[in-house]
Amino acid sequence: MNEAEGNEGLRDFIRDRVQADLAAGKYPGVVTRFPPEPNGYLHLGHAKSICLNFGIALENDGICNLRFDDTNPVKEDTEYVDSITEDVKWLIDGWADSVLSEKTFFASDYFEQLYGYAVQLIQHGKAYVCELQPDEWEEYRGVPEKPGKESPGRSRSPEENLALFERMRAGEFADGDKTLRAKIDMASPNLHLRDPVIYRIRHEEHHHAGDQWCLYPMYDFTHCLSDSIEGISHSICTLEFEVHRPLYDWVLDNLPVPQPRPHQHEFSRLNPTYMVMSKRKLLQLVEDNHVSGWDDPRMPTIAGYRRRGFTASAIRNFCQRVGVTKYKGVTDVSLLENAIREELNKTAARRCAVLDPLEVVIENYPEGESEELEAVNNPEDEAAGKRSVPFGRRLFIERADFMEDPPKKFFRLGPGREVRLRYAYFITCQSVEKDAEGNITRLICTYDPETRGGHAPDGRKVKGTIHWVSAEHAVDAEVRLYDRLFTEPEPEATGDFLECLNADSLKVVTGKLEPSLAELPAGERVQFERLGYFTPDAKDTAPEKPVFNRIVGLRDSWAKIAKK
RNA sequence: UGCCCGAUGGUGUAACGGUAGCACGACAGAUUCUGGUUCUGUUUGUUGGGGUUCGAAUCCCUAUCGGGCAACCA
Repeated sequence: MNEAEGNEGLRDFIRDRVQADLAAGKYPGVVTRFPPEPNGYLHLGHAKSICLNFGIALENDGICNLRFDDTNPVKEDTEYVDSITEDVKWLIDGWADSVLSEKTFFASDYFEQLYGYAVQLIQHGKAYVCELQPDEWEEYRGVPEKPGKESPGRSRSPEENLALFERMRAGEFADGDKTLRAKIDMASPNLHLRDPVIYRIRHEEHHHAGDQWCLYPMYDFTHCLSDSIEGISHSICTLEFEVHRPLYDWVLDNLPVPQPRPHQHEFSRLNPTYMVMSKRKLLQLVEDNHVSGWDDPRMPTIAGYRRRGFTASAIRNFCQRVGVTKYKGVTDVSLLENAIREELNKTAARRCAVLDPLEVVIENYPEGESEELEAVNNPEDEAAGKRSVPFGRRLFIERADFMEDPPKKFFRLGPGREVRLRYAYFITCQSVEKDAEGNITRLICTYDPETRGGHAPDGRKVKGTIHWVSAEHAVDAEVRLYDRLFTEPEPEATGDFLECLNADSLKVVTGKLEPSLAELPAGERVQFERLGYFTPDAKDTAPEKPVFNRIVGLRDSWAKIAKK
C-alpha cells in the first residue's frame, strides 16, 4: 500500500472493506469516483466525500474519476460544471492531484450506451413503456405497507415496447406522456423496486449533450451503469442512497456488464453546526440575497471558504478528523476552526492592525519625530525573520484595550496604568479626553524611553501587552469581520432556517493597518496580532484600497472572563 | 401498525471477544513581549433488559430512542 501523505493509519469501515476486497482479489485495483450533479456549488459535505474518494484511491495506488452526474437538464448548468471542477482541483492540489483521472467524465457522454442497455432490458422483458400520468402514480405505486398495482403497460410485448421506446426517442410524445420502467416487483416493501422509472421525456436542451436528446435516463439507471462503464470498484455515496442499493444491484445483475462489477457503499453525510448544507437552501440564500453569492465568505461552500481565506489542507484535515461512519451526528464547527487556526498559527506572519481605533498621544515623545522598531514576524517560525515598524507621537490602539474603570482582571490600559506596546515601549495613561457626549476621544500618555524594544532595564513588569499602529504611517483598509451565518446550532431543525440567520454575520469596519500590509498580495494570510487571521479579499482588494477578510478569530479567553 | 439503517463523555471518533483511548470543547494551573501558542492536570461515556462466554462496547435476542424510504430529482 502506498503511504499517502497525512493519511497513514486512517481507518474506517469503508477502507476496511476496500482492504478486504483487495485481499480477496475481488478487483484488480481501486477505482473510485466523485460524482456531483452540476446544479449547485460544492460545499463542505462534498469536501468530505472528495477526501474519502480521493483518499482511498491515493492510499491504494488507484485512481479517482471526476464525473458529472448530469441526467437532469432542467436543473443543471455549465456554470456549475466550471465551479465544481475548479473547487475539486483546488481542494486536492498538492495532495491527491496525482490520482485524479486525466479526463473529466460526464454521465451524459454515456447516453447512447445507456440507451442500448435499456433496449436490452426491454428485449428481455425486463422493462416496459408506461403511460400512467403523474396523478395516477400515487394510486399505482401503493404505500409501504401495501403492494402497488400493475401498470397497464406492464404486460405489453417486448416488440411493442421497443417500438414505443424508439418513438419516445424520436420525439413523438410530449413531456410526461410516457416513461420507461424497469419490471421488478410492484409488491416490494422497498418502494424503489416497484417498477421504477428509468427514462422520462424532457424536450429540453442539455448543457453538455446539446439538443441530441429529448429522452433522459434517471439517476438509478445511470449511476450504476456509469460506474460500470468506468470500471469503478467502490462506489461510495451517502446514506440516503442506501435504499437505492437493491436497485443499483438489480440493474447491474440484469444486464451483461463487465465483471467484476462495482459495489455501492454508504456513509453518513457531514452535518456541521451553525450551517445549512442542502443545495436547495444554499441556493435560496444566494437567490434571496442573504449572501453576496455562492462564494460569499460566510457560505459553507468550497468557494466561500477559499475566498474567506481557508486553506485546502485545513479543510482536508478537518474532514479527516471528522471520520467516516454510518452514524448521523452533528459536527461541532469548532473542529473546523481548530484545523485552520492550527495551520495558520504555524504559517501566518504576524502583523499589527487596529480595527476599532482610539487615538493615543505620547506627550513626552518629541513632536515631528518617528523611529523604526524591530518586530518578530512569526514566533512559531524563526525563519520568518523580522521586520521594522514605524513608531511616533500619535498612535492608535484598540478601543477595547482601554477601560476608564477597569475591573480587577483587566490587564490592559486604564487611567494611571502602565502597559507594554508590543515591540515598542511601556506607556502610562495620564489623562482621558472626551467629547460633549462623554465619549472617549483621546488618551494622553507618557512613555518610558528606557523601555525601547519592550523591556524595562529595572526589571519591572507590566501585566498587559497591547498592539498599536503609528497614526502618521497607518494605512486605512476595509476589514470584513465574518461570523457564523446562523444563530442556532442546527438551523435546519428549527421551523424556518431563515429565521435564525445571524444579523451580525458580517461587520464591515475601517481598520488602521501597519504600512507593510498596504500591498499584501491576495492569497497571503496573516495574523493581526491579538485579533485573528486575515487575508485580502481576492475579488475586492486593490492596492489603493485594501480589503481584508477575517478568516477566523484567535481564541479569546478574555472574552470568556469578561462575560462572567 | 411495512422495509432499511443507526446508538460509546458536551460533540465527533477508536477499541475487530481480553486494561474503554484519541481529537475538539469545557474547567484549573504553569509558561509567555499576542488574555494567542505551548505544556500539565481535571471532568464526563459503552441506551435499557435478557442471553452466550473464564471474559462482551464488541456475538445473539428483545425493548427503547433516533434517522431514512412513497419526484417522471440526484
